[in-house]
Formats: sequence, structure tokens, C-alpha cells
Amino acid sequence: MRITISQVAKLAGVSKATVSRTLNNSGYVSEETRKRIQEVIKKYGYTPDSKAINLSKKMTSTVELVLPDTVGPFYNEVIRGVEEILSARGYFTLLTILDTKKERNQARNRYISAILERRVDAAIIFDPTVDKRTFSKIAAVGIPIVSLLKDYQNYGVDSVVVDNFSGASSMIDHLVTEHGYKNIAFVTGPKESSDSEDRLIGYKETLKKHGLSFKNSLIFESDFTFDGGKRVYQQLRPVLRDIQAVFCANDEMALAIMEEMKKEGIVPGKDIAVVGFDDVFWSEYIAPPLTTVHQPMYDLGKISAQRIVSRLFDHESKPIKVVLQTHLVIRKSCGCH
Amino acid sequence: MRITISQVAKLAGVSKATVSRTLNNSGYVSEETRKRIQEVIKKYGYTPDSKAINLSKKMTSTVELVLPDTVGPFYNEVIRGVEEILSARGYFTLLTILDTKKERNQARNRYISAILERRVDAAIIFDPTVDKRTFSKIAAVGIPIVSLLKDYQNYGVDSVVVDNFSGASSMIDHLVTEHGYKNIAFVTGPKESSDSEDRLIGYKETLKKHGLSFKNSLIFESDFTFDGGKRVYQQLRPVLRDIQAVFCANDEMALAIMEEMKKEGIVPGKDIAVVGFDDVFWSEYIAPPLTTVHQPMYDLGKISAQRIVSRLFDHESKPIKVVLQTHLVIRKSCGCH
DNA sequence: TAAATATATGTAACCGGTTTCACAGTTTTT
DNA sequence: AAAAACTGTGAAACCGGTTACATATATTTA
Repeated sequence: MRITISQVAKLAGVSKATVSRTLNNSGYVSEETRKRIQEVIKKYGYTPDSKAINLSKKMTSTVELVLPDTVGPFYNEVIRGVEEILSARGYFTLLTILDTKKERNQARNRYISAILERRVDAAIIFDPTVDKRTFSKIAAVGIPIVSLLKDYQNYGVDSVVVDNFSGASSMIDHLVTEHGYKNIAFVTGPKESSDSEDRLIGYKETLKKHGLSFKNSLIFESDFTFDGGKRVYQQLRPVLRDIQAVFCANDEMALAIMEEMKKEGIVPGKDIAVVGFDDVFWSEYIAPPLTTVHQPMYDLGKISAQRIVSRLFDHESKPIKVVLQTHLVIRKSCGCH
Repeated sequence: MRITISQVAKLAGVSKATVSRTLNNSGYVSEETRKRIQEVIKKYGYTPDSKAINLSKKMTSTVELVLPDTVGPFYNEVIRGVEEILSARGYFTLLTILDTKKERNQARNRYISAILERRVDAAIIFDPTVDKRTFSKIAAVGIPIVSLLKDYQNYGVDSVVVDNFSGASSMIDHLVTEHGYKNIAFVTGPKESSDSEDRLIGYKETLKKHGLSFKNSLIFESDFTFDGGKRVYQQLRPVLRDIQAVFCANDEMALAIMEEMKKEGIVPGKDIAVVGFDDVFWSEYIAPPLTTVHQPMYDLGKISAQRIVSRLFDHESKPIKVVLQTHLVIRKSCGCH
């Protein structure tokens, strides 16, 4: 039932090469022959098989997008940004979601094997837990790679990141100077996450800048998930009376913590400030509306895809780093007293 | 730099065939030879090229997932469900996002061409605007297809849908019998969306069941987006004093409408009821918490992927339809007066 | 008008694997 | 001891396209 180029050639009384030329508008084909071939193509509903094209052209027109399973509502926008650019340029998006809970090698291997097997022409990778050695290995394959949200410029790949330090810093500035808070807890993501780490550093440094010492006892580790936020609240509870604000490394944990507070009759944004990081879609609409640091998620995806595309088209040289700026979004949840 | 199977064969002093057998654990290869080959493979870091494998095996180990750009927070869970199952079975996910705004053919062709070109072994398709003819064409290609959220069982493909009628119906039951509302507006999605259509029918029929006539003047068309919700609010405003509730065909529009109301000092859940459909992640946490109809989004993705996988493995016969049940989630936004 | 160039097409090699088949040496069965 | 079955390997065809090269005719150009 499915017809091949050879059959089309035979039916049109020409050679495979001529059919191929017609298909690709390359080389010379007379009007007459072209028409004859196209009639056969239409009549039999012929479509070239991408698997054969891929092999002979040594490319797949596919770009891999790797995202961790923890990003939650966050990755929506990233995907949209990436897909929009790639599809406009004729590329397909192979989406791989990292299972960060499972044995890491397992999960890691899956997306890496897609690269090693040359299943994709390029990749946009956001793997919070990947180490440098692995990354250089990936980079060594020689296809264009963009590291999303992790700076691996020095390991030979383009990096598109966000200025987490200054994001966190501006939040602390606000909490300290506008509200006069002196004791601010911080809830981190998983320790491997460099985003979380950079935000933590921003938090520490900026406290210092304001002459406030930070205490390790006010730093709580969690995992960027809603459930993680709920769990960490239990550890947070004992210190609640000693602090004026809780700064969470993302919005989901902030939401979870606010919900837990409400259950106990504590009113976030009134009794205590709770702020987040990301500014996901719903941050504005929850109760109280969340003060947070906006990350340009759609742009993150879009710019990554654009970098991939330009790598794919022109052969550029050095790895590039793009740093996108965040900005503070002040809503209600940062008030207290 | 990149090494091929022929080179491995030469380096190990054997033929391509023997290397291939070693790689696939097929046929006979002596322990000795196998070891020698594996040493060469390790030494030179050889990985078979998937493009060649795909061609000779006539398969791609890839499943396409098609989603419209309107689904917003909704598709998160679907993707997760699909990806989880597929990756566990060794398949990759090619994600295509429909641009429902653009000339529809454009967008449509992209995901269809992936199928026609045999870039994927199967596809899970949620295309709200696709017509039956196009769908039978896709089905005719002969690869396993699952139609997500649209019943195309009669057109030869498996369908995984949700019982929109009874979802809407239970919502109306609740609004009428528990709250005694008599005038309920309905905000639809785009007219091509069969989900929206089915919910509308549920709304109409159930009103009738309760002896309430429905009025066309209380049906408003929108497009499932937040902005669309804001826009439709303008049309809704004149009738606000005549109704007790607004039933939106999804949560995003319900949220938008509530936000618009608040701007004007109208308190949703108090002055008027606003309810939605979907029960996305944030529905529970907005103000007021949204009464809505829960759709099992993760399961939708998971079950679709499972059907694809079983089609791919065993050769089954007739197209199957799976209907997932919804359930009512009562929160605060349905109160009024 | 001969040489150079443009047009049109076919042959065959190639992309990098898998798989069928043939063949030879071993081992097992009868 | 001959036949059958098992083990190990290579040659070559094949998957379905693309493309370099050869060839032939038609047009230009000098």
C-alpha cells in the first residue's frame, strides 16, 4: 500500500534521481517530466519517508527539549517558547522529562542516549542535577547544545540563564528596606539545583549588605514541589514566632506554605510575609496574591530555541551565555503586622 | 571522529553482521569475539546511529503527542502522563503544539506531515478543530492513533474521552438543587470544540430536566483562554443582574471572569456564583476557591499512552473508546447571596 | 562553425545499520 | 558412522531516500 520513490519512478517512467529532483526542486527537470511525476505522486498519495531522508541527509530536523519533572506549572511557558520557534523553522520537538526521583542514571541516560544515538540535531537541556563531567561528554558529541538555567558556558555549550542572584537580592532589599524585616527564613530547592543555590547566595549576601547576619537555622531545604512545601512547613513552624518573612525558592512551595499556615489560623501577608520566586501564572490570583520574582519563562524557551536555530544554520564559534533579568513583582503576600 | 559499524567491524577483525549481532544479542556470536568487539566499542565510544536503525527496522520508537495551544495549565498533566508511560516503554515523545489562531491548515499540516512522513510510529492527537475527513485520512495511514478528548471511534481510531455531558449535568444539578439558582449563564469555548459543545448540551438538558428553560441570550461564546474570559465579561455584564450563576466551560475563563468582577466590586461566590470545568492545579487556591468539574488529566494522558503502547505491541482489532468520569468539586465560588 | 555552456536524465554509489542466506566446523542424535 | 542439529561467521541484499558523475542533446558564445 505504501509506495516508495522507486515505484513512483517506475510509474512515471523515469529514474529515482529525477523523482528526487522533482521532490526537492533541485537540479534540472523538464516541465513535462515534472508534471508527469507529480501526477503519479498525487494519484498514489506518495509521501517520502523521513527515515530514509534522515539517513541520507544525516540529520533529523528534530531538537530535544529536556525538562525536569519538578518544574510544574513553570515549564508550560518554556515549552511554548521553544516549540513556537522550532516549528516555525521546520524543526520538531522531542520532549524528554527527567524523572528526578528515580535512580538518576536511568533517567539521565534516556535523554543522553537520544543525543548519542543522533536521534536529534540539537538539544536544549535543563537538568538541575547533571554534573560538569556529564555535560562535557554531551558537548563532545558536537551537536548544538543549549544549557537552560545552568551556566555551562565554560564546558563548551551555550547557556541561557536567569540572574537568580540579583532576583533574590532585590527581594531581600524590598523586604528589608520597605518592610523593615530583620529575620527572614529561606526555603531552598534541592541542593543540586544551582538556581536554588544562587538564590540562596543572593539571600545571604544581601542580608549581609544590610548589616543583618543570616542564621543557618533559618535555612530550610525542600524540593521545589507543593508537597515538599507542605513537608518543610513542619520544620518551619518552631521558628515562626521569631521571623517576619519566609522567602521560598519558588512559588509552588510558597503557596503550599501559605496554605498550611491558613489551616492553623495564621494569615500570610498579615501575620507573616511569604514570598516566592518564578511568578507563575497563578501567583497573581491566589490568596493573598503572591509577591515574587518574575522569571521570563517564555523568553527563556524562545531565546534558547533561537540560539539552537542559529547554531544549526550558521556555524558560529565560541559558546555564548545569555543572562535574562528578573524583576520583582510586589503583591500582597509580603505585608505583615 | 564519529565511528560507524563498519569501522568497528574492521577494528575488531570481523564483519558488520557480527557486530550487529553482538549489539542486538541476536544470532550466534562466540564469547571471544563478543568480548573483542565490545572492547573496540568501549575504546572508541561507538554508539549506533538511530537514523540507520530506524530505516532498516522501519520504525522510529517515537510517538507524537499533539496538543492545542489553548489548553494552558491543563496540558501539563497530560504530557506528564503520556511521557511517563512512553519513556518507560522505550519510546520518545514528539510534541507538537497546534497554533489554533494561525491559518489552520498551516498548523494542521505540521503534525499531520509527521505522520505522513512516518516520522513517528503512533500518535496521540487532541485537535479540537480537526474534521472527520481529515481524521479518517490520518487513520488511513495505518499507524496506531488515539484521539484524545474527541470521540472518533467511528472513524477507525481509539478514543479516550471524558464524560463532559454528565460533568456539566452534575454541576447544574448542584447549582439548581442545592442553591436554587434559576438563571444560569454559560460561557463556551470555541464552537469547534466538541468538549465545549458537550458541556453546553449537558447544561441545556439538565436545565430542562429541572423544568427550567434555557435562554440563548445567556449563552456566551469565548475561546478557553484567560484573555477570552476577560473579553466575554464585557458581554456578560448587562445580564449580570438577571442571573445567579455563571458556568464557564473551563477554569481559566472562570478565573478571568471572577477577576473582572472583583475589579468592579462584585464579589464572586457571594454576589454571584462562578463555576468552572477542569479543576486545574490552582483552582483550589484562588479567591474564592473555584467550584468546578474535575477532569482526570493525568489519567487521560496515561491511558492514551497505554492504549498506544498496547496497539504497538499486540495487534488488536476494533477501535476502542474509553470514557473517563468526571466529578464535581464543590468549593466556595458557587455560593451567592 | 567549433567550443563552451545550459538543460535533462540515468547509473550507481552512498548513508549506517539489519537480516537472509550460504557455508563450515562441532556436537548431538539415531 | 552417517545424518541432523547446533554454533559461528561473512557476503550481500535491503531499508528508501540523496547525490556525484557520466552522458546526451540543445543553446549560446566566440
